[in-house]
Amino acid sequence: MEYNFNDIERKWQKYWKENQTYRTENGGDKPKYYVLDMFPYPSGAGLHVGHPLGYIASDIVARYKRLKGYNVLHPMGYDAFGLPAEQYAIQTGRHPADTTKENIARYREQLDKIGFSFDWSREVQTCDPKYYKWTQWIFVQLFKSWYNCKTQKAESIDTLVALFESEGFNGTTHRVLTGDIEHDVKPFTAAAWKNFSEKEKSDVLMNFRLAYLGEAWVNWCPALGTVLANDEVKDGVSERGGYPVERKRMPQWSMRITAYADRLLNDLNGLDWSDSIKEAQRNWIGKSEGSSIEFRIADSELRIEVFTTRPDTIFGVTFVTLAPEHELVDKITNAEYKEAVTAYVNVAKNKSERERQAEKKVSGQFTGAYVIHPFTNEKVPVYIGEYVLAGYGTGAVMAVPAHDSRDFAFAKHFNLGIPQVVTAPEDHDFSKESYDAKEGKLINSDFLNGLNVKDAVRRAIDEIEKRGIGQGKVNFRLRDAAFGRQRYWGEPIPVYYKTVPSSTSTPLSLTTELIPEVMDESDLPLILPEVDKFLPTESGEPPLARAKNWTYTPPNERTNSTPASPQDGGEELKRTNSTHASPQPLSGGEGLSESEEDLIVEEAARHYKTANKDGWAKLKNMARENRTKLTPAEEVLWERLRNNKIGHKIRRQHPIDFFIADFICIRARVIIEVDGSYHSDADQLAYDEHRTFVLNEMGFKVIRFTNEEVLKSTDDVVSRITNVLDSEREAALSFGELGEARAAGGKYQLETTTMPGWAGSSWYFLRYMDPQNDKELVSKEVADYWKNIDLYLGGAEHATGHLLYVRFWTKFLYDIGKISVNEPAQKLVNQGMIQGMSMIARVVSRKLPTIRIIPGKPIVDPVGNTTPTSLLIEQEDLIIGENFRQGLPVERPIHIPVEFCEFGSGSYYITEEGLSKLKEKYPQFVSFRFANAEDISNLWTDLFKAEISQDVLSTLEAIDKRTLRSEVEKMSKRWLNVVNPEDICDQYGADTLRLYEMFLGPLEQHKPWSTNGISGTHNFLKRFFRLFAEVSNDAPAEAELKVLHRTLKKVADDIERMSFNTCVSTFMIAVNELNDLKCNKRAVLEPLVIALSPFAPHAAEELWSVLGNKDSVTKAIFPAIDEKYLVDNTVNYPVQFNGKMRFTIALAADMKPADVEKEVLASAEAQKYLEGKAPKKVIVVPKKIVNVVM
RNA sequence: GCCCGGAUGGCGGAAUCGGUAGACGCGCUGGUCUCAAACACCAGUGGAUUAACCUCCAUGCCGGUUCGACUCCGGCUCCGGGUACCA
Repeated sequence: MEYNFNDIERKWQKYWKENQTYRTENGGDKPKYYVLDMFPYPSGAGLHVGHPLGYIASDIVARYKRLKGYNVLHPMGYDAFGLPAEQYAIQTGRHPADTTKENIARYREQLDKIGFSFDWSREVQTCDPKYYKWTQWIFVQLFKSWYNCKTQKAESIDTLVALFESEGFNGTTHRVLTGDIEHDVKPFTAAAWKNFSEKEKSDVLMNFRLAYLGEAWVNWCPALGTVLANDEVKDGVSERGGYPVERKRMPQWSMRITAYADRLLNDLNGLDWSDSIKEAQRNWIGKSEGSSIEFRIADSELRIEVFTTRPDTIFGVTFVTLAPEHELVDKITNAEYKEAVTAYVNVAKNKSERERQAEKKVSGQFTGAYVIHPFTNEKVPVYIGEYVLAGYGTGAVMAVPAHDSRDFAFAKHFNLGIPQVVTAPEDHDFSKESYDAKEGKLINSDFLNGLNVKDAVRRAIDEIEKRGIGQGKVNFRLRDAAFGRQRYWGEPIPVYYKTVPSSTSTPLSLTTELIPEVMDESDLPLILPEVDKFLPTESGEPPLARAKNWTYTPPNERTNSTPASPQDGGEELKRTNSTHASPQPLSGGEGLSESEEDLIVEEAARHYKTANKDGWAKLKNMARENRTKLTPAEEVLWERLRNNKIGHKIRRQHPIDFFIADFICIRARVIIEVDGSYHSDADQLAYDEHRTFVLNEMGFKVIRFTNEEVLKSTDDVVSRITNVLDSEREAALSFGELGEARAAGGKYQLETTTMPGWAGSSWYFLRYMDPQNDKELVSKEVADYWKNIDLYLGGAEHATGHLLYVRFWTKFLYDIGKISVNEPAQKLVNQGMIQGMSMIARVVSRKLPTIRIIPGKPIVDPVGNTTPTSLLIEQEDLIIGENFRQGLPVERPIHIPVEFCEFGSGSYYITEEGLSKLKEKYPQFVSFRFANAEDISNLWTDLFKAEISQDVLSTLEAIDKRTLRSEVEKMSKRWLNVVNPEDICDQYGADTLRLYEMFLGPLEQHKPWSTNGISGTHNFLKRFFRLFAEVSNDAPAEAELKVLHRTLKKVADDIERMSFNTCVSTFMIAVNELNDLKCNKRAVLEPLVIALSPFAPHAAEELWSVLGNKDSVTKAIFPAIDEKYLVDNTVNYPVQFNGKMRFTIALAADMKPADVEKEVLASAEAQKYLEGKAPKKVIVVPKKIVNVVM
């Protein structure tokens, strides 16, 4: 049998789609199994070969579990908000909604080609208002909640208010968690609380809310008017544009994840996650117990509070170091040091946190100030140093150089004392390094002398508390999560700022004060507004500040004349000539209006030139004629659907684009086709497929029934149609309609920052359970059925980000009773990253004497100014080749897109032709060319200030300029090293891709992508098909059954332990062996097809039907394994002498160890190695090995 | 810097609990088929030594535990990921 993968794959993908093979119901008798892939972000680069690795693995598990009788939930969707789309929007002016929609369509197309068993009816997109309504809803709940440390759970803020009203707040009974730099809320009485102004109450409660407006350190770039990620800062300037960046404290919406620190830490123990991930989370949470200690500043009332995990070493303190941003720096610095301190602060301020931590060079600056040691009363100098981070602990450390390596380096550098206070091993040299271990006895430490470290810590805290200079404290490295972004493309934060008359008149707010409030739940979602540019405003406010009428009136303050919504009224910005995330609904009236017709024609014309006004008129006439001659089936159906009988307006024989739909509900955008028998014809099938594709593109859903179905089970057909229409009615709501549905607008300013990328992905696993629910984020009943994820698959790069946030939100939703699980995923597996091979050219840039203008695409600078149609080239970039080893001036490595590079005779290179193609696609490379003799001679002259000799020149010229260096890196658009899986599908088929990606190696391991060896998996499929040439119904031989059952056993075991590469090997071995046995028995092949179906579903479906099965192989049952074929009655014992394998000997499996020893020693082979001597000892491990010790 | 991983033939990898290191696939070599090529099929393939058998060496490096170590322990080297606003 020949293996025509193209035909087979197309055929079965279509079959699955039409039969909704992978649709999953909530509930039923089967046990549930929820297998989820981490949310993909639909990047513009499309899916690369790394993405499917995890999806294939999870798909195999999903399919396998189905065969094992589980009800499997295996959904997919998109984490669609994010920076890249916004960046692209800034550069091109295209709306992120449009590009995101395109990217999603592209992803879907790519995903469909690989044959995944996702239930697409459950797809979610985080940028869809119907989805982010609930993200915002969760935010509102977080805002309205506080964390009660006594009950260890989130409670309504009302219970806290009640507490304040009855007993006030004494400052210590509740641990106040503020995150970032901790500060305490001052105690107040119940009476005082009642007298607080509204603003004061709001401020106090802000210290307790789980979503709160606080302050946080950020990388602020004034020129770009935005906050940058550490990633986007290089050497103190923005990566994009090279503008200065500084650390700045800014008001920020934050999430009090620190409240959950203990639970996030403790609950890790019950999870079936890899130890490394759990360890990473533990380290990230970074719970450390220690003490706060106050140091009084000499000749001042000011105090520095430090946090230390080693209060026992207090007598070893020789200096105190503050973070350069510390608020006291200005106040305590002596006039003498002002200049130096300011200079140092400015340098440190311009570095990102990561750069500062990675800095190996010790740096710091004395402030001229001293603190008084609380126990010895000695003066201790105060320094600032960039190794102290403002965001951790209190932003100040007491330095004990003898027992902390960073303090030690600092003390060495500044020549400060290093007194030892803990005993160390004798050979420890305190002039070379500190002794950091928490072992030893305290010395030189007054009342702590003689105690071991552990006891000394306790004793020191006691003493510190007794003297009132500090207290025992638990510190977490975990910081509260910044939740506001100065960006456009994210969920709007549903907060408005209520204005109230000022209670105290301060110079800044003379008449009014702002109180942040959350919107009423009934007004959600707050739709992302249209803006004219996706950039900050001129005054540096986030992009949403550009939205017209970005205001809100809460329900209780509304009057009838209040405008309905921010998107309402004459000021509304309407997006034209672009497609919305959800399609615009057409009006439901009889016949189409002129403008609706225009819309359809216009939409169709974008795809197909055949659609025009004339064609439309003809089509309408044809359709009208058709209505008079309906087929019997159509007639029957029409009687059931007409006149709004099923609650939806249906038309029959209605023209859409250049097709005529049998039945259509325009409002829900659903087309119902009733197919005659000729629809099984191949040409007709192809036409139908094309037609469905076009209609899908236009936003219509197409459902099909055969004449037979309609006539025989009309009730069933009608109810299926009704179901589809009911669910699509919701989906057809557009941006605008949702905006109207929410009565709002007017009185108060809305928040202008948006939520971060992780917001939508922190709860999506719940939405998949109940994706259409418009009453709540998930119904309790459904959530209780699916509980949590049984297998969660994703990259290890999410170890501390996403996985902590999703655990946090899950715990919160559990606390407020929305769900009954405490953790999102019971089992987690991290797939390794498929890395890309980056191509790097060595380039020397030279300024051109005159500016060259090259026609090309417009360029946009980082602040959004466009230079139209041409590129101004001020410099030339000469590619000098990897082998040109002379150090050259201003040489830099440049990434070249991998698709233009070639491999040959041991190295990667780019040809002239490749380079010119590259320039066409990527205008940033227009200034690149290969260096020639003249260039080399010029470079030489520049570098050595001497003429190049003819000999050297010809040597250098002979070197291949085209050679590139390769480097293994994360596959990413940024490194231009992305490989597309579709190319593989076209060449070898999806099943080969699936097998190959699994065959590459263990799932968890990182590996660079290479197609070497893909032919092996492809050949395997071909060989497998060949076994089915003539299938016989004869009873199989024992040997054949042995092959079968061993294969089944190994494959089942290996799937369970997620070892898919060995599964593929096992199948290969099976095929090789069956080939040798010339086996063509159905009884062997049929079970094998089932076992292979999770891996190569298209091929398996095809062979399954070839074997005469009518239903899909996905409905089969995984074959039972017969143990009797797994046992061997002889064992081939390897015999070792002194641990070295010498020979093997075949013995009965049930032979006793003593007999095995006897047999082995008696063997002729053994005599040779024994050389007549008696062995010292013989170790026999039954059924494993024999080791003779001489 | 800190945290988490990884390293086995020419290449991807196997060895699941400390028990025959190199399964399976690629590549390469030789052969069969063919006018020839492709496909397919058969055989070989870690290194050194050897005519062959034998023997020795080999799982990044150094050391340890053990009858026996790719696997466990201690110390390094190099590579990858994360490092809080990339997702």
